[in-house]
Parts: sequence; C-alpha cells; structure tokens
Amino acid sequence: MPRSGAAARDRLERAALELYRERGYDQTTIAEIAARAGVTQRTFFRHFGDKREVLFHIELRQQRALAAALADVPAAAPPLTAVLLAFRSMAPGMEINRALAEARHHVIAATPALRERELAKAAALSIVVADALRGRGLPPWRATLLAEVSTAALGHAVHTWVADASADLDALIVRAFTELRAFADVTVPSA
Amino acid sequence: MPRSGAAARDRLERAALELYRERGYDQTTIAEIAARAGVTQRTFFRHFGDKREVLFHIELRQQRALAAALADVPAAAPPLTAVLLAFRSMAPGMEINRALAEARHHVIAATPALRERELAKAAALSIVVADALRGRGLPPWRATLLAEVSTAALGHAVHTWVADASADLDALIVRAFTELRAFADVTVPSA
DNA sequence: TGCGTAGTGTCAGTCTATGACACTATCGTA
DNA sequence: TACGATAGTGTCATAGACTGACACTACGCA
Repeated sequence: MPRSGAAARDRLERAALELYRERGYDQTTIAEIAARAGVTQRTFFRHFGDKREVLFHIELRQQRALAAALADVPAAAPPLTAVLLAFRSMAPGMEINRALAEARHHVIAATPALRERELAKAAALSIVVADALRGRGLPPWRATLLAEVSTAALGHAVHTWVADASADLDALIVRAFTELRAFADVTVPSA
Repeated sequence: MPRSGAAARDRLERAALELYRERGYDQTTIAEIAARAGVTQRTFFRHFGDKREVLFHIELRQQRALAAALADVPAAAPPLTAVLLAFRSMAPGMEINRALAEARHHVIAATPALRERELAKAAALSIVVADALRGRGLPPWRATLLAEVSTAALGHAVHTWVADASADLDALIVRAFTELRAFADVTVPSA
C-alpha cells in the first residue's frame, strides 16, 4: 500500500469543521476547505462523497463500535436488554469526545442539510441494531421495529446530552429506555 | 389573489414523478421536469426548494391532517393512546392514495438522497406529535421522546404497508404499537 | 532497480441553485 | 371601465457542488 491518504482526510475533516463553525456551512466552499487542508477540491471529493459527509466520517467508527458492542453482549440477555447494554457501553467513549461532539452539534443544529444527513446516519445505526436483533432470533419485522425505536431513543438521549454540558449520557440512555415502558399502558383493540 | 400557480405546481409534481420513474432520479434534470410541465427551470425552484422536495409536497397535507387528528382526540385519552388513535385515523386516507404512494415509494427506495429527505419529513411529523403531547401535559423531554419513538413506529408500519400490496395499514399501526410493549420487559438498573 | 498501486493535481464540463430585473395575468376597487 | 396592487413567470447571469478523464508521483515490494 502506497501513500495512505489518511492524513489528508484528517486535515480535511478538521478544516471543514473549523470553517463551518467560523462562517457557517452555506458560506463555506469546498475550495476553501481544500485550501486550508493543503489539497485540491478534487481530492476532497475523493475522500468524501459530498460536502456534508465530511462531518460524519467519524460515525463509521461508532457504527463499528456499536456492532462490536452488540456482539459482545451475552446471548442470554433478552434482545432489548442487549440493545440497552450495547448503547450504554458506548457512553464512556462518547463522554471522552464531548468537546468534538459539541462542536459538531452546533454546526449540525444550525444547518438543515446537515440535520438531514444526521438522520440518515441514525438510520444506518438502526440497521446495525436490526441485524443484531435478527441474529438474536427476533423475527425480521419485529427486529426492524425495535431497532428503529431503540435508535430513536438513543438519538434523543444523545441530543439532550450534547446540548447540556452537565448531562450524563449513560443516565439519559437508561432514562429513555425506562420511559418507553409507557407503551405498555396504551389501549389497543382486543389486547 | 392573482394567478394561482397551483396548476403549474401540480404539473411539476406529476412530471417529476414520471421522469424519476422513467429514467431514475439522478438521470433526470430539472430542465427536463420543467419542460414537461411547460414552465422554465426557474419556476421549478419557485415552487420547490430543491430537486427532492417536489416529491414531498404532499407531506404537508399529511402533516396538517395529523395535527388536526391529534387535536380531535378527546382530552380524556391518555397521551400515547391519543397518538395511536390519531395515527389510525389517517390510515383510510392513505389507503385511498395507495397507488400514488407506491409509485413514490419505488423512486424513494431507489434513491439515497430521497430516502434522506423522507427521514427529514418523518422528523417534521414527529415535531407535530411532540407539540400535541406537550399540549396534553407531558413534560417536554418525555413528549419529544415518545413522539420520536411513535413516529418511528408509524414509519415502520407505513413502509411495510407500501411494500406489500395485501397489507392493511391500520392493522400494521396497531401491531407496531402493541409490540412496543416489549420495552416493559427491559432490565434497567434499580427499576 | 524497476513495477504496481493508491493518492493526487489539472482540466473541462454538467447540473443544481439563486439573485436581479422585466413582464404579465388576475383581482379588488375607484 | 380603468387602474393599481400583487402573485406568478421568463430571461439572463453566476456561483458553487460534483464528475469523468488523463497524467503524474510517492511509496511498497519483488
């Protein structure tokens, strides 16, 4: 393997985040990001699919971490408990990167196009969870449903956490799952 | 009020859906859509914010319908039961437009950019639900959580419905909410 | 030393999206 | 009936996101 390219990619990620924060996403051009990273526009698009993706490359790491965490939960644990445990196991790692998470959050919250991409990444995470749930024996429909709902709960916890400097992510995740018990009280026909 | 513009907007929506299906989203240009609708490119962008939005204009109608349905549920109904009732009340209207829904679904499912926008629309729907839940006395954090989770469940039901010609949307919505009771069995610390 | 490969630069081009300005159709009113 | 206000449209010009093609270069390995 020759020249790695990882260094350039890192510089691009850093430069993009800086510029998005300094002058806003819409007021930043790819040319400016590339220039700050010391490469050309064309190289930017070789590393990232589009202007948004540069902010979400780290999600790949989280996706893999989640898949690993899910695989690590003992098979004896009930499906949703396994999901909760896997989610909780990711909290410490995120707490460490809180500063970066906050910086990204500011930009994303201010930019509709980025919020959209964030939802897409959450959906990708949900697929990882669904795979794991199917692997634990849940029928596909149920697995997908519970994966999407669990991921939505996780997303809400993360959003609260990143917006509140004094919040504890792990506690929020637990709280979210706990409050979902409210569904047990819903009145449904013949049930 | 002068010239209404609604006619041109309708033609644009129709033309876009046709072309997206005929040759795919990426292979379709705004110029082609506009030409088929008998207007110029510039007029397209006056009616729709971007190339994706033209497929999601109808969601506005559904958003309003959902808000109305939520307001119509008696105040006596518990919050999540109210959400379920409101969701179910939308099923008949969607069943009527099944053909259109299927056509849109094919295009959306085949196009990542459109799936992304679909998620954004679901998030918008979730905000409507959250508003209603807060209006019913739920604390904000809980309202947002349950709104996002409920909307995720609705989305899963709708996706299943649109992909299976023999499916009954109302039954799927009920089923989704029923299966969410599984969260009651999750093991959480000190609870 | 030379070969293969991954990464990069350069160039040209297409398409999305927006701003500015002029024109036109329709409605309400004098 | 004439007229002004307003919403919709066309035209023109332009920025900026993205892509394909081709040449070049740095690094790892035989």
